[in-house]
Amino acid sequence: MEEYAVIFNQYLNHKGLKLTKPRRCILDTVFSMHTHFNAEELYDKIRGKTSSISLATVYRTIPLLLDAGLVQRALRSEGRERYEHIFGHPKHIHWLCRNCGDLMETDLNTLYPILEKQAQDLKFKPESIELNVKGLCWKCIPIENEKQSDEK
Amino acid sequence: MEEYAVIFNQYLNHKGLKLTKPRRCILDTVFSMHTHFNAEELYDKIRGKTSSISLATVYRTIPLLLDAGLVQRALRSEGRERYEHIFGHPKHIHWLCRNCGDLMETDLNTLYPILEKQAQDLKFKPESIELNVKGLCWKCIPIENEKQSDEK
DNA sequence: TGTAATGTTGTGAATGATTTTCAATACAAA
DNA sequence: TTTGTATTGAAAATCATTCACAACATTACA
Ligand SMILES: [Mn+2]
Ligand SMILES: [Mn+2]
Ligand SMILES: [Zn+2]
Ligand SMILES: [Zn+2]
Repeated sequence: MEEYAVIFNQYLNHKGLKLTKPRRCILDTVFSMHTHFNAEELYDKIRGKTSSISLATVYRTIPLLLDAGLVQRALRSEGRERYEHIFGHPKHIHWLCRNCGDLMETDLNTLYPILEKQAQDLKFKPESIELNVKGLCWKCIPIENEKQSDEK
Repeated sequence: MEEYAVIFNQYLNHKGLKLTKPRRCILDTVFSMHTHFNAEELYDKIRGKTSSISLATVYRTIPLLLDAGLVQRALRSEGRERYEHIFGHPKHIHWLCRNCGDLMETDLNTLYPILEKQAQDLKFKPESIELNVKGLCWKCIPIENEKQSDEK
């Protein structure tokens, strides 16, 4: 069994729940995708497989995956929650271009010491961190500049 | 005219729009509130005043305030977007307790040098930053510990 | 072995925040 | 005044997410 499945199984047992076939299928699909996804995209991906699972079950399973620490919320977009699996992934910063929608990621580790210091001062026990920067990517900066000079 | 109103007015002119009475009222209400708010809370606050404004107009005005740089999205909660005015406010980190819902804020300035370095490397032009930490506040850490020992 | 208890699922309906539609208004320029 | 454009409130529509519920599956245990 894959390590993520072991973790999910342990989590479920701990909660008195079981790693059923639908849950297993959703779990595997989540770890087969290496991009951010929303509930519907996850559902669509599963539909292609032999076993078909209802959208409601997908929605029901996501909170379990979050709670188990295997998945985290990513940048919400177009009115939908987006997620990404995080097992084995280093935490990262999201850089979203407001013009073309491109998403870049960079390391968050360098910020840890400062954040931990602040957490200590607050006596806060962090469990998840979300750092999103919105702006313009290198491709869109010149485009925006043109617009501005047009307006003049 | 208050400085925030000057800024909003300039922004609207730039877009070929006008600072109407409803917009002015919404703007003032936003700057009279010093907590995070959602669309409905803002609407409720306005209802108390002499001039009554429709919820649709509130929803229509919020994106303008965001775009003008006077308001930013804060931590989304309970399925609703939350906002806060930012004119004259230093950017800050949000620390949300997943148990009691308490929200704390700390300074973001100390993280700037590192973020700017990364932005340079990406050739990214940041326009807004959102840093949210979820976990347990000092009041709830002991409560959570009790739960865990109960379970054993 | 049968049966109760409990958790799980798919289906379809409900919920509710946000957006859209549309007819009426405001207001400024011609 | 006439005309054009932006703005508004009210009501309806949208649509992601949750809920209700009946049918199943699996285990506990008499
Ligand atoms: Mn990511
Ligand atoms: Mn804040
Ligand atoms: Zn871009
Ligand atoms: Zn707390």
